[in-house]
Amino acid sequence: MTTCKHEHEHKTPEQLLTIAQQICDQRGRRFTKLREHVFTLVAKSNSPIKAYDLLDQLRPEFGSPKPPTVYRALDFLSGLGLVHRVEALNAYIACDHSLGGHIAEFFICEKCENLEERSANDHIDCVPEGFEIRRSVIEHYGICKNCAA
Amino acid sequence: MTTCKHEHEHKTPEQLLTIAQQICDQRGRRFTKLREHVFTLVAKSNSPIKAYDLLDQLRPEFGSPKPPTVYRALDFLSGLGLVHRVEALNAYIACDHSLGGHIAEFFICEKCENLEERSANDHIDCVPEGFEIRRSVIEHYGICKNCAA
DNA sequence: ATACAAAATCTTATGTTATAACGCCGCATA
DNA sequence: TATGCGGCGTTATAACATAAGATTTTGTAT
Repeated sequence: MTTCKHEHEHKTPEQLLTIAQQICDQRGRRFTKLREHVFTLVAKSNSPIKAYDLLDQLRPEFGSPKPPTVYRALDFLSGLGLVHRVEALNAYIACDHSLGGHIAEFFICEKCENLEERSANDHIDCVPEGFEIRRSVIEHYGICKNCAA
Repeated sequence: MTTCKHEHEHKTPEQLLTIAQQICDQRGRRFTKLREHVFTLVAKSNSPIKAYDLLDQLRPEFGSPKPPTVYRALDFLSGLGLVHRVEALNAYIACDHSLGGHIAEFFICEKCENLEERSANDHIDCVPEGFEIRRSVIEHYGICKNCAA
C-alpha cells in the first residue's frame, strides 16, 4: 500500500456541468431541466448526497417531486457515468472526469464526510480464474489528513 | 490485473460453525441459540443471503421474529468477523477464515450469484496522503468461469 | 440458594431507501 | 395528423434498517 503523490485538482460544479452536457450531447441523450438540476445539486454537494435529500432540495422549484423522479434522474446520470453511487452510504457523487476511463475508487472520511475519487485501474491482483469483471465497487472508509490533526 | 492461481478450498457449514464457536469463546462472548441458528443459515446459503430471507427461514422454530432480532444477530456476528455484509447487495455471507486477517474482497457472479472471497491485503496503491483506512469495501461483479461457458 | 447486574431478547413503532405500475404530455418523424 | 417514444407525474407498495422500552435469561457474588 503506497501513498499517492499526484496532485488532484477538483473541478468546480460549473466545469462538471459543462462536461456533463457535452457527454450527454455526444451520446444523443437529452439533458433536461430536471436532469440538469439533479446533476447540479449532486455536483455542488461537498459530500455524497442522498436521494431523499435531493428530493427535498428540488422543492419547491420543481413542485413536489416523488422518489421515482429523482431515482430516474440518478439512473440516467449514472448510466452515462456522470454520477457514481457510493454503495455503503446509499449516496451519490458527481464523477470527477480528471481520471479518464477508470474503475472508481473512493476514500471517504468518516469525520468530515469528504470524499476523494481515485482510479483503481491496475491493482486487482487475485481474480478467480476465468472471472470476467463487469463492475467494481471499491470504497475505503477512514480518517483524512485534516481530521487526523 | 492478474489471475489468481491459488487453490481456494471452501469450508463446510459445519466447519465454519465450529470455527465460529471457537472465536466466540476466545472473545468471551455468548454464542446463543439464536446467533448459532442465524450463523448456520448464512453459512449454509450458497450465495449472499438477505436479512428478510433469514427472518423467513427462522420461522417457525424461532416463533415470529421481527427485523431487530435478525439484525442484532448479524451485527453481533459481523462484529466478530464471522460474517461479512456485501454492500451492493444488502446481503450477508459467512467469512471464509482460510484467508487469515485480511481485507475482504469479493467476486460475485451476476448470473449464478455465487461469491468468491479473497484477500485484498496489499494492493491498494494510491491512497491520498495522510488518509488512514479503517475499513474497505471491495466488491467485483461480473460473470464467473462456469457461467461464461 | 438468592439477589443482583449485565447481556440478550422481544415488541411496537417508525424511519429510510427504492421500485412497480399506470397514465399523460410533448415532440420528432413519417 | 397520426403515431410512437422518451420523459415525467402520481399512487402505492416493496425492501431494508433502527429507535426505544419492556421483559427474560444468564453469570457472578454473596
